[in-house]
Amino acid sequence: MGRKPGTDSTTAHPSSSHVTLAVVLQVRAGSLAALLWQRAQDPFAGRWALPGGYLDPGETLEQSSRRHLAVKVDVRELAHLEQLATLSEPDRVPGEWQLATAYLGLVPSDLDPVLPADTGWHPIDRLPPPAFDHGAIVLAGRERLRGKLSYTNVGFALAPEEFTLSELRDLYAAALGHAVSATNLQRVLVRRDVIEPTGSRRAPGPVGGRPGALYRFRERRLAITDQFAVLRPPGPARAAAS
Amino acid sequence: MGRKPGTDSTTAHPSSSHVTLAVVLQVRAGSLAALLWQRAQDPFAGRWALPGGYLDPGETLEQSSRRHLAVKVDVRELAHLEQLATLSEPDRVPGEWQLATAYLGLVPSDLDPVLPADTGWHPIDRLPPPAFDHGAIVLAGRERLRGKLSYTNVGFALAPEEFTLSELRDLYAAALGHAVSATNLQRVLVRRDVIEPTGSRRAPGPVGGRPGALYRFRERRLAITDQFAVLRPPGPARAAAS
DNA sequence: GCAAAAGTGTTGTGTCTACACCCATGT
DNA sequence: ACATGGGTGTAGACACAACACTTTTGC
Repeated sequence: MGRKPGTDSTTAHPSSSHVTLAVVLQVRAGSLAALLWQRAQDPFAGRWALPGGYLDPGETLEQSSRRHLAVKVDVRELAHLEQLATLSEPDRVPGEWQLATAYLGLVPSDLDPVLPADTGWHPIDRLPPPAFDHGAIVLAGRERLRGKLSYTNVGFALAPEEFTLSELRDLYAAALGHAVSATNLQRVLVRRDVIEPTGSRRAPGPVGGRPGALYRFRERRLAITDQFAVLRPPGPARAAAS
Repeated sequence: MGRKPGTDSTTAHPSSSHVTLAVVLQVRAGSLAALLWQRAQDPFAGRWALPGGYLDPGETLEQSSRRHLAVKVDVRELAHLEQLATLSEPDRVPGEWQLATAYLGLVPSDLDPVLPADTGWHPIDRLPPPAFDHGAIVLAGRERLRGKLSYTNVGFALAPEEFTLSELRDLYAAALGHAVSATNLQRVLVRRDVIEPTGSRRAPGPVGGRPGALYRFRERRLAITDQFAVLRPPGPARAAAS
């Protein structure tokens, strides 16, 4: 049967249990970082695991993921949450046949949720030793984010409400893992109507330099912005938004 | 507990059960068609469902999907199978809390597997009344296919080993749902090294016309061919395949 | 005035669509 | 010869990268 919360884990194994796991990503100090907690007990004592836990009867997978996450991160701080995949290899967890549905969650860079002592952010290209197959899941989350940054507006989930273009460039650069030009990023995102200027400017800093104009994302829900590059329908079917 | 094969389905429901479902698509007679079987019993007696069934202990989700599919379609006829999503809404199946992991399977257009009497192909834009939430799952499968046709080589899974360009154009047109130009399709796929000429030509038909050159897909495993359109890394980092 | 950061103008390139034109086959 | 389909050549439209140049701030 599905594992009931509170059941002693030393009982004979049911046919399967099901957990949800979340790859929560945020750009911190110029690097893409993942939220991990350090296991105190075997298996994999001392190694780092994704936040998550058992699925409760009657809840959806997304609710389960949000519920387990609420222990680590205030749920309202998650700007986006989407399902990644469900893993089912019989040996992915020792001693138990455990299905895991992984989610990708994104936290805007201006938030800093309070975390329990055993939990922390880790730059994604210097992960500490992972528990189970969680290392691979984190990488799958990064790939998903990279892809969606290119053809959707997911950027909104990494950015604060308002930002300058250089700040946004740094977020994209950290998430994509390569240099990004603020000049070209602006033109791409404005042409696609993904971002718009707010009209105000950031207060000038102490180091000099022209203060940057502030922008915001037009939509803060996921939308596809590159309606597919290739193999478009024929004809003069290009409608322009006003 | 996970439902064991042969268990009477009238026993009390466990906390959850888990099934796999497959959206199997093939281009038939110029239309994209999905494989469905007609339910004999309630719930949803007479309505059409996706092939699939309960997950057995110790098998992976993909193995489960292939196993259930083997009843309907010879597994070797599936050119591609990938996971779509896992559904968990508590009310998606009446009287039972059932998780379902959906897969997308593709069958090349030159195959015609033998099917059980209750099973058949249905053009995807004129589906018969679906059981459960299977209508939405089929549409999700089509969306996935459309997207991947644009930036991967999935076309191989819809096409026979060898084909002319007009045949391939018809497959793409059926799957994408809009007209496709054979001229441009050829140039896109050849430039990206997705297809190559075999050297031979199709035997001339009875209606006249120049016989078409035969092509094949270079790879018959999924590969990303449009390494992302936008937000590429900077610099002269364009390597060309030989 | 000078350094630093932001923003704009402009040019070049690659990739795709559209369409005209040529080629090969059957009747 | 002519109809029917296959294939190539070429021109135009975008969208993007790169980079020079201008603007606005602090010192």
